[in-house]
Amino acid sequence: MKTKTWNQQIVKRENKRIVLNTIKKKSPISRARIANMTGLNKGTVSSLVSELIDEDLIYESGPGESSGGRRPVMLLFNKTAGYSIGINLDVNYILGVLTDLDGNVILEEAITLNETHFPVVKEKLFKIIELLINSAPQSTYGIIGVGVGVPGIVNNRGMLLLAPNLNWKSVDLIDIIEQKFDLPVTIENEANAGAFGEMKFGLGADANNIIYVSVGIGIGVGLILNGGLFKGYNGFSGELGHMTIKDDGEGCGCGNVGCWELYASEKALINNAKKVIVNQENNDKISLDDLILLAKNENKQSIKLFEKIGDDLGTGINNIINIFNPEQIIIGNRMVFAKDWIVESITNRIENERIGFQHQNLKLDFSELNVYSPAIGMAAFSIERFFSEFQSVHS
Amino acid sequence: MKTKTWNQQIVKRENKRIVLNTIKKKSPISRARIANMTGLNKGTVSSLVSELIDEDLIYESGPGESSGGRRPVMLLFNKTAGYSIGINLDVNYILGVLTDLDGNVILEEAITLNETHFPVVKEKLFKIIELLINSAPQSTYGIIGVGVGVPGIVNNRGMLLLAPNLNWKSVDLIDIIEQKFDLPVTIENEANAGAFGEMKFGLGADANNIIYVSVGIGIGVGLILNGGLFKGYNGFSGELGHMTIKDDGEGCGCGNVGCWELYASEKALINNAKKVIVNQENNDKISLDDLILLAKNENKQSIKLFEKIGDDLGTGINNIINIFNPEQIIIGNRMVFAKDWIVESITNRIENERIGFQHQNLKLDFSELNVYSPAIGMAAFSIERFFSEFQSVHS
DNA sequence: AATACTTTGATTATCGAATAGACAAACTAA
DNA sequence: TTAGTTTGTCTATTCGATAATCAAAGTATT
Repeated sequence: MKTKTWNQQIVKRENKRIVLNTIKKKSPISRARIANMTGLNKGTVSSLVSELIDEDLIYESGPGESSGGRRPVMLLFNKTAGYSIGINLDVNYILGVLTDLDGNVILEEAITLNETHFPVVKEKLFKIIELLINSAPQSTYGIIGVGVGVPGIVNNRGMLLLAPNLNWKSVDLIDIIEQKFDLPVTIENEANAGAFGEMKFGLGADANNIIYVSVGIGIGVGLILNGGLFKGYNGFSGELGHMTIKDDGEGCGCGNVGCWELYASEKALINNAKKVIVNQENNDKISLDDLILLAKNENKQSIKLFEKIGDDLGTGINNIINIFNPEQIIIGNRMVFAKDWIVESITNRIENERIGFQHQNLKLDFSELNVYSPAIGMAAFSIERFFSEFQSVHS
Repeated sequence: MKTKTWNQQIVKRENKRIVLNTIKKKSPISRARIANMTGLNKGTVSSLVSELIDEDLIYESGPGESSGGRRPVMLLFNKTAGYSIGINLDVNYILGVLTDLDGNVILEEAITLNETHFPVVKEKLFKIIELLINSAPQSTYGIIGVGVGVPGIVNNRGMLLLAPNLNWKSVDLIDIIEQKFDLPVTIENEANAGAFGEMKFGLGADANNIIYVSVGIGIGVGLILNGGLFKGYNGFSGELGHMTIKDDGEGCGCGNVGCWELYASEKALINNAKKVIVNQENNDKISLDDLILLAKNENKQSIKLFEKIGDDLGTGINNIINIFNPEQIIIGNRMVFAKDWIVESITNRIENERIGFQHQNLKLDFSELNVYSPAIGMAAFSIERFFSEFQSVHS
């Protein structure tokens, strides 16, 4: 049992968080306005603000416009009080970003991967982290954490259990990175990272129920439910790529049949393409980029291939709508580049569905953070942790 | 914005809730033990307990066993301080229960429905509610609320938007019942009600992530995520009956194709049966009960029909596992009666799936509350509301 | 320029709730 | 008998939010 009990310290911590969040969102803002918006007493706000200033998390920026009385002192969030490192470890490349506490990318570094052998990848990963650490500006709190998004199954304790496309199994990345750099480390599934990134610093900023669909080689899904990442009992939720949508379909490596990602992923697109397109020089080296180039030149075959993918994506998205009744669906990862040729067949498929009044206010978007969303999301996890642990420490 | 701020009253209210819940779960229990278990100060517990006694929510039951010192005064939850009414309004019948504050069924009433014309059903519903109200024992707080579970789509504000099998549309049941009885009314989808009932007073008592699959004429699903009912943006979540599992399958009334409930519901079973079983007198009046009777007599055809349903149920359950990574899946509603003939084909289908380490600790259960789970769940909603609103009122 | 009114932010007195610790009552064990 | 333990109440203290007051710094009106 041992339920968390409540006391005045918690009240203070939570009110302080409210004040800080208000400043983050509505900056620049005065003490008086914070009191008005939150309902907190002016005195309470004053005292909490003065603590936040002492902690260097906010600062006064000088007087603002008067609204018929004494001019207010405007407060700003000090987004450079620390920096966060977020990394997207993908199959073909590693992308690392350094962000401020507001999720702005200060610096980015990328390395391509030619092989996925663990020791090799590890060295490249270390190199990127080191580079980012060394390039970070001086700040009060320094590097507050490192987050790495991985294309695989991660359990609740951050252990990477299986990454089929990297050919890795049971890797304790947290321990390995913490040993080397002595910083708080977060490991998450790439789709969860993307979802979190979109919620915190992307298109999902004002929605509470967001389904982020990462369409790359495979399909992974990150679930933001009631304003938080939903990870399931062991951390394995969101494997919608292995949702059966064709129960008499072909077998999948996962043991199921007719999995969604067999029909609607980048891999599916390329497989389809190989069967159809013959007037290509290296038929077996055809890529998503090639097909996009063809589509841009109005190649009918290519456009048709994309429309088929869009249609199959629509089938799964329909399921998502019926399952979650989300406020927003965000499609991310590399398939976003093909938006122009898939968006119509997706919406056509969705509009067939009549059960719900859902569509009246469903937002369907394509990621704008783009391939950055997982890296930014991983940086966001550390930022989140920094602020929630911070409050507990500073009395 | 207007975030809820924190203050001492909230601290007290929450600590009081902790004390009450501890007594509910661990009763009989002494003040000292509550302080030990929760971490609250002895004095705090004493004062909160004395308020709870004044409010008649708990009572002292006399001295308990000494453990080497002064004998403790044991405290008990006063489950008869009020009563709750929960009703399952189904297509063929209405089932109403009267429960105490601990979810125990004190009384039940059922009426069969021959037609679903709204005025007729309304009168029968009123009659059941009236009967239950009048039969309730005298108590401090009386009837604390009425909840009605309905086979249809209910929005966030409790409006029944669509009930295809009743042929109803846009019915404001809350208003209608509140007008008549002047009691707090809750309306919920039947699957959500069942899920809630199982969590509060059924098999799901100690799990936090439960997927309740109601297999009746159609299939509805109630989602308990992170310890609470997940309803989606508008309240329409859990329509997994209309999840496509066969994208080249037949059309469904919902506008989609190949919906799960076309293959794995009671309706599907009966449709299949009609095609196969011919040595029956009234072939077009065959029912689930008939088929169960046949299966009990080891009728091969019937058993095979159930195994097929189990297999198709397994396909959808596999999807559920991949989507949610739940701690527990509970199958409810009438198909539970066929457990013996479907359980094996379900588990066979599930075990094919190898992606997850999920199954290591997934509990797959058949409801024991049975057809009572939605009614009990509806009663549970009122109980929940009673306790959370109560605290705010009593200073 | 003088006056009245407003807005801002700090300060002070008060209140409410949790906590630590003291205490008496009621028990067990030796 | 005596010593130690457990229980539950009571008191003094602490902490944080609030209401109310106030001075400073502005605007609007005449």
